[in-house]
Amino acid sequence: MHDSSSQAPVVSAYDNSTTPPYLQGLNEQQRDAVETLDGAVLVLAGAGTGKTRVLTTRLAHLLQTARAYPSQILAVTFTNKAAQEMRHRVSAALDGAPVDPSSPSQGSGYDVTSGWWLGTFHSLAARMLRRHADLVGLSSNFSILDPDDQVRLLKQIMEVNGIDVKKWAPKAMINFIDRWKDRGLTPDQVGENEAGDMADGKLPMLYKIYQQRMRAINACDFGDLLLHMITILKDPANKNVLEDYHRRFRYILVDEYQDTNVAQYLWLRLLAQGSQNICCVGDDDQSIYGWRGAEVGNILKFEQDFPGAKIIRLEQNYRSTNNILKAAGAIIANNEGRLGKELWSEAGDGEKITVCGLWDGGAEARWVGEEIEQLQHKQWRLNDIAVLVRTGFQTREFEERFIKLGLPYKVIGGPRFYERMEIRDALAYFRITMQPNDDLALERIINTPKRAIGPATVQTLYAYGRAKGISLTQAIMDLTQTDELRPKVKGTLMKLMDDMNRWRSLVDNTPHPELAALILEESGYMQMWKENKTPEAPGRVENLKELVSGMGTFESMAEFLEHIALVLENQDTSSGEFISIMTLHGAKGLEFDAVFLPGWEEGLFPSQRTMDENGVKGLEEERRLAYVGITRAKKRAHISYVGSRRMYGSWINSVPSRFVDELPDDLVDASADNGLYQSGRSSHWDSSGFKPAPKKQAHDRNPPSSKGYGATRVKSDDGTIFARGDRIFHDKFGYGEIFNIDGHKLDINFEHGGHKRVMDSFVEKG
DNA sequence: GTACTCTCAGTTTTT
DNA sequence: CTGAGAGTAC
Repeated sequence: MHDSSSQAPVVSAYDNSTTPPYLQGLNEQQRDAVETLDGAVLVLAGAGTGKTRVLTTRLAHLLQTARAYPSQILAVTFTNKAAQEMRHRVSAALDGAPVDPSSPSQGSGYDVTSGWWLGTFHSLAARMLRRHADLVGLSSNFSILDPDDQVRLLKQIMEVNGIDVKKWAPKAMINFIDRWKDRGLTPDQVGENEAGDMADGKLPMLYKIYQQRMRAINACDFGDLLLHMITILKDPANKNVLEDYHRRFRYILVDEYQDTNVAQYLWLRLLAQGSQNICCVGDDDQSIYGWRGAEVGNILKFEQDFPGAKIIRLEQNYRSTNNILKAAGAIIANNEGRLGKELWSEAGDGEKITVCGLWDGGAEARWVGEEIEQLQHKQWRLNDIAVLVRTGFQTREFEERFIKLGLPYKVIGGPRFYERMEIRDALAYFRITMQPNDDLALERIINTPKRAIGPATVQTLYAYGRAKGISLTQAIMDLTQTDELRPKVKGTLMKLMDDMNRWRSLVDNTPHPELAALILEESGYMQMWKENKTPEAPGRVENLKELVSGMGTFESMAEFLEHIALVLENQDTSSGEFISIMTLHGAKGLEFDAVFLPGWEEGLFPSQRTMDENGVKGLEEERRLAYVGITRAKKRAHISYVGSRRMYGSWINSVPSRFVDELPDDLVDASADNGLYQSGRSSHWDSSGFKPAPKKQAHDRNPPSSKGYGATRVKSDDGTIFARGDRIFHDKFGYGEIFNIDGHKLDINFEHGGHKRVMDSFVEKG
């Protein structure tokens, strides 16, 4: 970790008489933000005001004026995509060439590869942690657990500690632990009663055990990458480490500052204490990751943390027409406690926002499809069109419709390549090869392909390992020396261990793609899929081959695994023209000529769950999400909602989102609305007599099944018979109507407050 | 230990 | 409606 940082480059005189090409075309505020190099700078920038440009130009400027070497600048983004775009833009700026993010490698003379501390919070923290892993009891080749591993590990721990995993879903529990990590809290900083009765009040204890176990298997989860680094940098015993980074990083740049959580904030603050040269760019109105621990407060505290900080506002929008900006502004104006910005544009008024109410999800997809076909006739490009949904499941109806119409589309941010079963299995083989203590990897593949090692054997091994505080691999090594295991099992395990040791011995002197292929062959894993007769098997074999061949672009197996865990995005193989379908969260930072915003219904958007769990705060975050959605549009925004939507296989009636109400009338074109918009606004809804999805339809599409699922009636324990359509009374939610029955669970439409699923024992006929 | 059947809970949003 | 997990039968 010693580089030339102590011999910093001499600051060269910057000639003000000629403006270098990369600074041309910036407005006054942008230029101020780029050229204020020393001290703390907070750039409050609304949507479409060119904040990424500011950040990258600033980076280029630092290099051009020889203030710092690339290795002396810490540039942090939230997504790999943003990091990559920043790389491209910096090299383009340095060339003085026009910035074209769509062409991946501008012939730049600048080597934009390693040596740069430019990346996501996680990848940068991981890179740091590898150098100091020993300070938190890990070795530098630690594995990075994916969310699925996390859950499996915690579940094991819960079961051992006698906690009912049915009552307390491990997934929800790990979520809680993640939030602690987001707040920078290690187990000893979490109070005994911090989580209420979660996991029978034992969640803090489980957190402690979870962390111990991770150390035993030499692994980290995502949250640990930052948490461990904070622990290290905060510890006075490691003063030299912190000082080294202070010397190293002369300038710190942070994108999307409004989305930093406490851990990220603490990490940044520790590092920035050195030079105090930190520039953060953010928009409080676009803070949409509160559920992931993001604290808008970080942006508000900036001036306190860095006294004398300069605040620069960017309000000129270069993306959208004024109608779009006004509509977004009208919605966001309903939030309290904003820093306050008013966006304006020179792009003229443009078209109005269209609002359209439709019968059900299918009709909505049909409508969007037709609109897109019309745009196509007007020579719009599909690449300039996006459908932005609130939740993942909404994508399906659009996919089906677009397939039918033959419209090319792509779901951005859907299931990732490396989340597929065969890829995860293969990675588990690689992981266990590189890191023998990676229990979760070993557990995943110990009986895949089938080796007659069942859960019973694995339990025995785990029990032994836990008792001794050692990993599975070590437990197997121990137990195969004794007679505790049945001879057949023992033999199998010894063979497996031998294989793995042989693979490990090859790591250093075999090209890693070759080694990977060898592991997949010798383990029998590849064979397993080749012999498999199911229709998806050939695809899986293909994926595995692709995985192996794709490894060549990485320097080593270790580097490959790191990228898989932290960097690799869905493979962007498809090119050409396509419509983008994605969630609103996934759309942040992007822009499209035309944006479709379906599903603006109470309960779905704003999400009922967010409102239940976080009240007004949650609602305001949803509203910011609406703001993000609308401001993605350059020319056209199409909002739609439906009267009836299918969820969990049954029909849910809905009313238009309150956000529809918040749109000013004069900005809205409701002519495509089929008359529903006027009657559809929620203030008119109840009296309008609009009846979404007749019950008959719900029955027809959901025929009673002989298995009792989706039945039309059920006999409750006290003898009451409930049937579909019955009016019921619930102590808490009041009166409602049964629209579906699933065993003893009733799906109810309540007169006040949407739909809920309740047990029949909690309601009475009314 | 495996293959089949049945029950049940779940859909936010992601590095 | 789906997918995971438990339970049952071999």
